Amino acid sequence: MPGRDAEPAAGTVAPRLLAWFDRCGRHDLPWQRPRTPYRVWLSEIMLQQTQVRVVVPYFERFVAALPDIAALAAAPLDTVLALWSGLGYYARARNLHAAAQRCMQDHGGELPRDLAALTALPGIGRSTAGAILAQAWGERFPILDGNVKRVLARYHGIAGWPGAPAVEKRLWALAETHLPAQRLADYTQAQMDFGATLCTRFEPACGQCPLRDDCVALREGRIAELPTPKPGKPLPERSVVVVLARDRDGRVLLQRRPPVGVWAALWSLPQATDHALARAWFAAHLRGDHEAGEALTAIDHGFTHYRLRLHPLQWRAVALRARVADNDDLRWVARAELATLGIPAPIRTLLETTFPERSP
DNA sequence: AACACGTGGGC
DNA sequence: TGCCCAAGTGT
Repeated sequence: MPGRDAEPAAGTVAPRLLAWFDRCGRHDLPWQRPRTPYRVWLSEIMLQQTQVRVVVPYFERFVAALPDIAALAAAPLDTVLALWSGLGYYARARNLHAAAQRCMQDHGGELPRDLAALTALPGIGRSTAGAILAQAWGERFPILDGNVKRVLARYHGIAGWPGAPAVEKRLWALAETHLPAQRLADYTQAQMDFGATLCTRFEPACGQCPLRDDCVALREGRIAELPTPKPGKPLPERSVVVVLARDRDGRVLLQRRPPVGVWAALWSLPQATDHALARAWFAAHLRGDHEAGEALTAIDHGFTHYRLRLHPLQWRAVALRARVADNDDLRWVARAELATLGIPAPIRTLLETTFPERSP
């Protein structure tokens, strides 16, 4: 087994990462000043499957609007979704909101300082719980995010996609092994900074790496191959027609999405599977010439698991039929209101680029 | 175990 | 362009 006999004493990794962190780590991220449990929690949820650069403005806006657990728990879900709008994976926002309410109810308005209680909250898994315990309270728990997986896969020369359960189990064990006795908050941040800025996916800075002397991947020339990529699969393609209806004031008609599935509970355009059904929907809900819909340029949007082509069909100066006017899932929205709603990113882009100039 | 769940960026 | 993936979790 290559590299096995060359594996270093586990205890030397953390001191090297901490020394590197003191010199080169990030010490002024918004959730580090002040580093409260709530801010650590919020940042960890926002950072799931995304990057610091993207999250920072969302984080600032979110904590300004909802500065603590009580405020989050008391806020309407729509407010939370609006603050999350554009970040993606909206279940995170819904789970965050539900978890805050659970904290108010079951944990005296605080985040529980306990692994089992934390992972019992919606949206908090093992890695996020570890990150919260370590960063908020200095407790000795490992994390295993994409950064740590990449670093460990390279350092120990571990092949196999890190998302595979068997590989992941081994990586968790190694993450445990490297845990220092002190400075857990810094160590946790150090691992993430190290992976995000030095041991990067492309062109890692091995020349400046504190682990280069005993990195298996570097020694064996496998840096570019590790970690092993996820086995690829062809993505299905879907296509929908979206109804872009304006009233006489230039407001647009939005519809709330169902509570499950993609873009759950967000405000989007009414949609149909083809033009004929879109016109039929129009005829059933709106007054106006349903044949007059104007097809706009299609929009391609990629998800992790499928590709979506949106075909906007636009009408102007139409009105709702009386019997659907009170439908809670349907509302006219002026341009100025868009910022207050949770709206899928490609829909928001479409609305912002097609909204009439004269609209307030 | 495998899949659902967003979005923007890098190559 | 198309594909991979970045501070994962829930089902």
